Parts: sequence; structure tokens; C-alpha cells
Amino acid sequence: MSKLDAAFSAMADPTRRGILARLALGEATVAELAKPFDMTQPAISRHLKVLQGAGLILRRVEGTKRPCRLAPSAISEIDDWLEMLRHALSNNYDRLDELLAGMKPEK
Amino acid sequence: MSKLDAAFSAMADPTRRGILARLALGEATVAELAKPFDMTQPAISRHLKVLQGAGLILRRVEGTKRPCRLAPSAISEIDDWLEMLRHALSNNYDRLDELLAGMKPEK
DNA sequence: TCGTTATATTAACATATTGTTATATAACCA
DNA sequence: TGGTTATATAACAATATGTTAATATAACGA
Repeated sequence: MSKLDAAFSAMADPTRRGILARLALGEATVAELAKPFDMTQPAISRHLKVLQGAGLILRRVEGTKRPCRLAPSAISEIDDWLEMLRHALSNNYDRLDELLAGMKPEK
Repeated sequence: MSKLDAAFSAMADPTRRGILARLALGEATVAELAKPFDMTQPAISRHLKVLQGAGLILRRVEGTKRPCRLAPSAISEIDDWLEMLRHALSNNYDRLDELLAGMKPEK
């Protein structure tokens, strides 16, 4: 699985986006991250594994705790790829299409 | 499924990203989109359905053809959400990260 | 050491996704 | 008309994903 596959796929889950949103406020432990969700701790652990595998979060060891935080380079690959679409959409590549679509005689 | 779920999930597949990349160059029919992939036409049709469901592409009817193009608002919701992470990552909200990183009271 | 806390791992299961083939629909063209 | 082209849908198998429950590991505190 490519890095982009993993990153987009990880972001596709609302629980995981919730976790990322929480981490945007700062570091948090697994228990802290699990709190807001109506979900078991193992489920959260697996979501964290997915986020880590996608390079979106980093973890450290502090006693029995494993605080998580956003990976500094988290969204760079995603952003790079989206830049291609952004460019296509901001320039008038698609305007010509729209124009042609509008001019086509209806049946 | 939320809009964001659908959008991220749609982008998580390399075939669908390939289709989007092709559409960034301009409108294309289903057959044209299917060409580069070692995959049957029905499989491509389903990928297109996923992309359309996620609001990433638009389609029109032209005879027996169904040309596809990027939806103008394609990545806006994704971008909005990523902006939150971008902001969290650019500002050093995580003071602990800052401490661990350099121990410098830089400003 | 013993019990508690924090987290990870495994097993079992249901659901979703992705691909295939076969067939349907609908417009075009001779 | 009838045949071809362009695309969609149905049915199915294989695989992936997400959840819970049960258990394991590992560090803390008394």
C-alpha cells in the first residue's frame, strides 16, 4: 500500500479524524483519546496503529503511557497530491469543458 | 457516511486517484478513463460511481457517452479540514513537542 | 512482592469493498 | 430495422476493515 493510500484511508474514518482533531490541541495519551468515543480501548488502539502506520502521528513511551502527537510532516504528502487537483481546478482547464458542455444541443 | 468520509475514502484508492489525475487534464469518457488500467470496464464504472458519490466528479450525457470531469468544488471540504491540521502543525500548539524538539524558548 | 493502571494483542465475527463475468440498456449508424 | 458502441447493473467470490471480548504485557505504587 502506498503512503498516499494509507494516509487518505486513515483520514477516511471519522473516529480517526476525531483523534487527529484532538491531537491538534496537543499531545494526549491513549486513554485520553479514547474518552470522548463510545468505543472500547482496543478499538482506539487499533485506530492509533492505523494513524501511526500512515505516518500521521508519532508516539513515545512514558512509563506505562504512550502519548501520541501529530507527526510534523503529517499532511505534506496529501497536500502535495492535492496541489495537482487544486491547480487543475483553479486554472480554467475545466472551464473549457463547461463551455463545451453548455453549448451542446440538447436532445 | 459524511461528505468527508466519502471524499477521503474515494481518494484512498490508487485507481481512483489515477482517474482524478487524468481528469485534471480535462474531460474524458469512461472508455478513455478505463484505457490505462488493467481492469474491466464495469470496475471503472464502479470507481466512477464512488467518485461521483463523493462529489469529486461530475458527469453529463452526450449520446451514448458519459463524459466525466472534476467537480469544481472537489477538494474544498478536504482542504477545509486539512487546514485545521495545517494550523496545528505550523503553530507550535504542542508545547511539549517544542520542549522535546529544542528546549529553546524561540518565538 | 501484589494489586492496579495503561496499553497492546489476539480471536471471532459481521460488514464493506473490489474485482470478475454475464447481461441489460440505450444511442448511434448502415 | 439490425448491428455495433458505450456504459450500467446484477450476481458472485475474495479480501479488507472495524468492532467487541478476552487476555497479555509492562510499569507504577503501596
